[in-house]
Amino acid sequence: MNIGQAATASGVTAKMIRYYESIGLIEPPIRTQAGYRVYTAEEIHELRFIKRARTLGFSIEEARELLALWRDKSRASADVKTFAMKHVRDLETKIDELQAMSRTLRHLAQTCHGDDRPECPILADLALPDARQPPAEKKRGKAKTHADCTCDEGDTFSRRH
Amino acid sequence: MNIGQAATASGVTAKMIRYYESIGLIEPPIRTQAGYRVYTAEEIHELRFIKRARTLGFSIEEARELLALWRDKSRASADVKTFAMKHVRDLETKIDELQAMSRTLRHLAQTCHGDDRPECPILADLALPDARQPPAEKKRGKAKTHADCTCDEGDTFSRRH
DNA sequence: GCTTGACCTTACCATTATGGGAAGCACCAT
DNA sequence: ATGGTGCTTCCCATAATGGTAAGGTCAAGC
Repeated sequence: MNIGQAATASGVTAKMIRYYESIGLIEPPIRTQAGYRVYTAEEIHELRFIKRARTLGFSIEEARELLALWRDKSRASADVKTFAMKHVRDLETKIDELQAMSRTLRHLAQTCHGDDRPECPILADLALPDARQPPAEKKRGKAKTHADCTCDEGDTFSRRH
Repeated sequence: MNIGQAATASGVTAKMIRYYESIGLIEPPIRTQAGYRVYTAEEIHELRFIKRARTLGFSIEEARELLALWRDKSRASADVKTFAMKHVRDLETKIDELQAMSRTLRHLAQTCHGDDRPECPILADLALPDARQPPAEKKRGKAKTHADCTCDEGDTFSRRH
């Protein structure tokens, strides 16, 4: 079983198999005299495990931990479950974020005529002076230190509400 | 308005502002004699536009197109709407993927006792021989070309369904 | 034996968007 | 003059993957 066949058998590309080896996710397999990597059924199984974990959205580092749990025959299933549920929460956080984006855009698009006139609430929203999104507070005093500034600054910046 | 202030005013870090300039997303601002970048209110506005687009999940390249539409006073709102809805579909595709992952993991976790015993359906699933996920078809014949292969290959590979 | 094509090897580069740091100059207040 | 903060550029790193190039290998056909 050399790498190309390991790839089709596991669903992990040859490129990625070598990569996983390079980062120590999998052990270096034995080699033929010519230097070809040779994989055992066991190793293919491991690759498939990794593939499945990736498909479920686990990062490579998370896959590494899952592999460790898998190999540890004395693990407690509670540990696996905790780990999995943590990931579920991560996924759902991400889902919520994406849904918020989608919802906002959908609303905006709904109010957009979508004809050949230029007026567009979508662009209008994007161009809002400040949609009070991020609570990005910085520790800075008056912030008025620039010297030979040539810019025209009206009250533009006090407008950030 | 030099870069630090432009950053706080727009919500885009100074690092990113320079980056956006380097990739031509924004025009290079004028400079003081000393080489300091100086931003106009207009440019801050533009940065805020970009920031908002990014917050809504548009990629930088998409933000570039939105900026172009914004600047083009003769755009048709239909174009903007189409663009936005395309993005909404992208978002929802992503959401669906994440939800599929979440659902699967949740189901698995549900059947996991989560005690101190090692038996765990989550790991068992990950270790499944082949969960017939990807339709990864490759154009290859018998695929049995290796020479001095030392691996034990039972029927392991014919097992992939 | 020699050629050919498919396969393997390593090494390097690119991607996306962002952060971090170093070295050095600029500005401003004391 | 000195110090602190901010600016400059340049380089590196991240996560996971794909691509390419240059070269060795293997099996098969002539």
